[in-house]
Amino acid sequence: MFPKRLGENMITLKDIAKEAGLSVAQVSRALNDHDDVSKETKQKVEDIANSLGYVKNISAHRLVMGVSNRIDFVVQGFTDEDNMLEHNEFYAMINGVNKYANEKRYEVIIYILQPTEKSYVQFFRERGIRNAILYGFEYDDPKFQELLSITCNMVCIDIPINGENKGSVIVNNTHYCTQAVEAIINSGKQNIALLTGSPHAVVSIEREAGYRIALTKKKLPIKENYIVDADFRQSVAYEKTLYLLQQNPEIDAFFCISDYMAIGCMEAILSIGKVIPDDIAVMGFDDIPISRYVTPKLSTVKQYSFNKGFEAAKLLIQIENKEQVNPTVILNCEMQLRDSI
Amino acid sequence: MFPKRLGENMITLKDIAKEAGLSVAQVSRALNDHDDVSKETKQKVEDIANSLGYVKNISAHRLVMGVSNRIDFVVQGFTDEDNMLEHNEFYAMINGVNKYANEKRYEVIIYILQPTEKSYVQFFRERGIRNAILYGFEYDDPKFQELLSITCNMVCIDIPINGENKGSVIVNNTHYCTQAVEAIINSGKQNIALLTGSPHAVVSIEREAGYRIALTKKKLPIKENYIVDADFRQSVAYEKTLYLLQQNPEIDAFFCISDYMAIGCMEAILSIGKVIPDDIAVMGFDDIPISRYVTPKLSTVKQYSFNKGFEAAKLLIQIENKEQVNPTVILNCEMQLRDSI
DNA sequence: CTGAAAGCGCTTACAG
DNA sequence: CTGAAAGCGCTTACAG
Repeated sequence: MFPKRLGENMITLKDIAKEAGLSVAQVSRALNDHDDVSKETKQKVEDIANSLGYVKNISAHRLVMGVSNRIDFVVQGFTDEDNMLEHNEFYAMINGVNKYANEKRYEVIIYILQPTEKSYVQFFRERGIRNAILYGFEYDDPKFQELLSITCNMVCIDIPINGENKGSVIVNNTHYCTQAVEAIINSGKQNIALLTGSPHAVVSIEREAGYRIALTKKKLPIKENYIVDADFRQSVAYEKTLYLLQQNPEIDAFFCISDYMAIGCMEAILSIGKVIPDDIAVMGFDDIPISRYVTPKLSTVKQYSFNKGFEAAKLLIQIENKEQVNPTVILNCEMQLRDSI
Repeated sequence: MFPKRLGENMITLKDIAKEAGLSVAQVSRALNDHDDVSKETKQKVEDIANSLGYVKNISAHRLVMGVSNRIDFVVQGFTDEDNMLEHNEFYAMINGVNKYANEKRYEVIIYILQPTEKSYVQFFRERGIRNAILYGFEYDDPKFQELLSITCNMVCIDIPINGENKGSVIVNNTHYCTQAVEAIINSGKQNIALLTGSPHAVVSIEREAGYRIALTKKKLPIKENYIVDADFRQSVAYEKTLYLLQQNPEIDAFFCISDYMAIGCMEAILSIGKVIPDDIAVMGFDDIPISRYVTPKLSTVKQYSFNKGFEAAKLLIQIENKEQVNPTVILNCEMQLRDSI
């Protein structure tokens, strides 16, 4: 009557019960270490379970317990070989999520969503996703916006979202970029160009705002032609830097909102025989491992990805449990001053 | 009578059935797009499901279908900030696992095991793990050995294992290291030292064997004092390189079985004023992103981590389905000759 | 300390 | 095209 079974010879409580001469109920209680089971029974049941190679059917367990105990970590796929940033962030973040999940006995399911997926909502429905951490999405993607309209518990990393059962873990990008640009100015530079990422990324907007605030605070003019998109890519940053310096030879510093762009920027500067930081200073953002290996060592702003994951998991479970919490967690960064400014 | 429910107001088939004036059975069929349901019914049911925000209870679905459709990706935790190799490998591997899992409609659960975990077997039992991909373990860890004795389907990455329902995805380390060392010899070097990792790692043993084979093939003597452990660490490699060169000033090349050690080795060589590769050549293994950013650019051997993940997932599901397969998948690498030899 | 029973939410063979 | 029924494997309130 029923379809394929879970392997031919999966061991169930029934098998143990038969072997032990007990009821299924008592075996369940023994295995779950209830107080009202005799020591001898517990031992006997455990021995039989081991000898039979029993593994609990987690689906049945969850069905009856009425819990999912799942955190779905949904990543908008980044397949760009060039861009290893997320790869480094990714492990640290997963590690943070797992740390918290493990404490609470949740399990973490990973989904890497292809941008070609027709509907994220349908993706969620089909997979029974009820507790999601979102990472790597573009805030103006209509499919992402549609997703935010469903009632599923969600915590989004790096993008502020709101609504019922929604939360965000973000970094105060604007604040730390203001700090970074002020540090450049304090080092004696006046004509600071900005290499930003893409208008589809919230971080671009926030970090650019920090740049503008710093200049304003320091009473320096904001020149719109100093502000250029480089799509978060090293190669694009290289070209744009060359172009900017050709058009505006007075530029004496670059603030790049990602380290990869900063590295492309540095390569361009060195390629035309200028000295970093004496002629032109460079500052990045992210603190990718490579930034300590380039010459000169790149000054940048470090993010704590492990914490992002950990806090996202914590917030998500709080939301699931209907706890009263601040739905926006803001994490700290730290400036890393090295040799490039 | 029953404990906490899955949220107060989880929508079930029953709710939809009531709203639609249909039986639960028919709603199930409609939602699963069976042939024998009228178009109108399907549409009506789908509309109601959407308006109610229905999400399938995946545990109930799996229980009745008798499937787990889960791949448990179990990583022995690496928390060493210094060692970013695995972090890069990790994302690529997860991506590969997900690619295959997604095609087969499996989901991927991530577990990051702490070495402090008392029993891996118990960890597996408690979580109902039946289909595991193992990564990052040490083959001589007794808890790992114990784990291999249980009947759970397992595929291990980078460590050959065997037994019923077991498989491995490995790289022919010995072969590619032979190639690498031959390339060093062909570049004109004769006194080649080896920086190996740790005797607890299978890759160390395999890669060292490749070194020995290359020397033997080329009729060069094997000097045991040229072979030194550096624990896969950049800083240790730095020290050991200094020591080796002091003891054996005739050394004109280093083969390092990881890029991180190669980078430490290069730093040591440069620190004493020697020129790479003219005075001393260096070759690594892994092709981490940083290897293209150091000066001179590091020659190394590239591994394809995405493929490791993809093949591991494929093999695991084949094993689960009792297909006749070769339990050992051997993947190719590729030599990357750059400027350091 | 233990067993019989009910029920979690879903799917499908069976019988119309 | 549809409904009633059985059953997946587990857990616990209830009644001894």
